[in-house]
Amino acid sequence: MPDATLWSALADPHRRAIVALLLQRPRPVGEIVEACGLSQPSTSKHLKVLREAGLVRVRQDAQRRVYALDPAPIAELDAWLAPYRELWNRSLDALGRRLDETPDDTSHAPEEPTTKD
Amino acid sequence: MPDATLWSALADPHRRAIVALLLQRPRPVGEIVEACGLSQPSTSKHLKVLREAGLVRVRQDAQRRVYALDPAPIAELDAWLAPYRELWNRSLDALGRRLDETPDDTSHAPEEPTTKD
DNA sequence: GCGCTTTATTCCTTGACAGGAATATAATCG
DNA sequence: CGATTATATTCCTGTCAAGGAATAAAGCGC
Repeated sequence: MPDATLWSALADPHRRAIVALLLQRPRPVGEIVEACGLSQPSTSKHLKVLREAGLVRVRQDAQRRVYALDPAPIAELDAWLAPYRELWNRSLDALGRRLDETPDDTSHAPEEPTTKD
Repeated sequence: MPDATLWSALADPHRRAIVALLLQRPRPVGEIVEACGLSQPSTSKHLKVLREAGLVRVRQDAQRRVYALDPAPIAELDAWLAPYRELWNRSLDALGRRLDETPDDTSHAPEEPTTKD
């Protein structure tokens, strides 16, 4: 189960936006400030929360600090989600069987092999 | 991308506990109260938040209200997670490749130690 | 209807968190 | 060292959410 700090870190929309930005590529703080439209102090505070949640790492590049996503907590979230995903797959399967109305059916197999556990 | 209410609903540890309880089986409010050790009003308020986030449904059974998980928002979370999971898989894969380098090459070339100052 | 049980809601207080402004720290360069 | 850039931290304030106590509402049995 993920740490509480992980959930509360991701509960904030601005922080999720930062995380989405860092998914594209690592970025220095200035870029994040500009992209999010937040003030620099506020951004730094959000980055601190993300750091303490283990979601991002910092690399120093001259005076700049380049933030990058750390994939580990994502795995934690994924592990937390796993039992619920089973429930979801079950219900999807049942719904699909009952309604049979999916025209662009995505081949709902009983086992979902997309994640290499 | 999941709705903000979904994230804030799951940000609370008590609500995650309730969700975990409901993963096992649907339960009436009284059971949740006892299992979580919260007061009845507090539990009802948490259930309301979960309801508004779409995470649970209610079924009426005499005077009791039986709450059950709704799997749909889980799918939303999973969809949100997907791009990050790719990142995570990539990093796992990179690590695996590094560890899986065919070690039968006894004269493995080390990193060039000269270019660094 | 009346009581009884179960759950929801309101009122209130408290604590946590976000944001802005100003300031401090760190690193680079001359 | 002093100036400059880039980022972090502190202080303050407003907002929002959680928890408890009391109360309301809804459904059931008589």
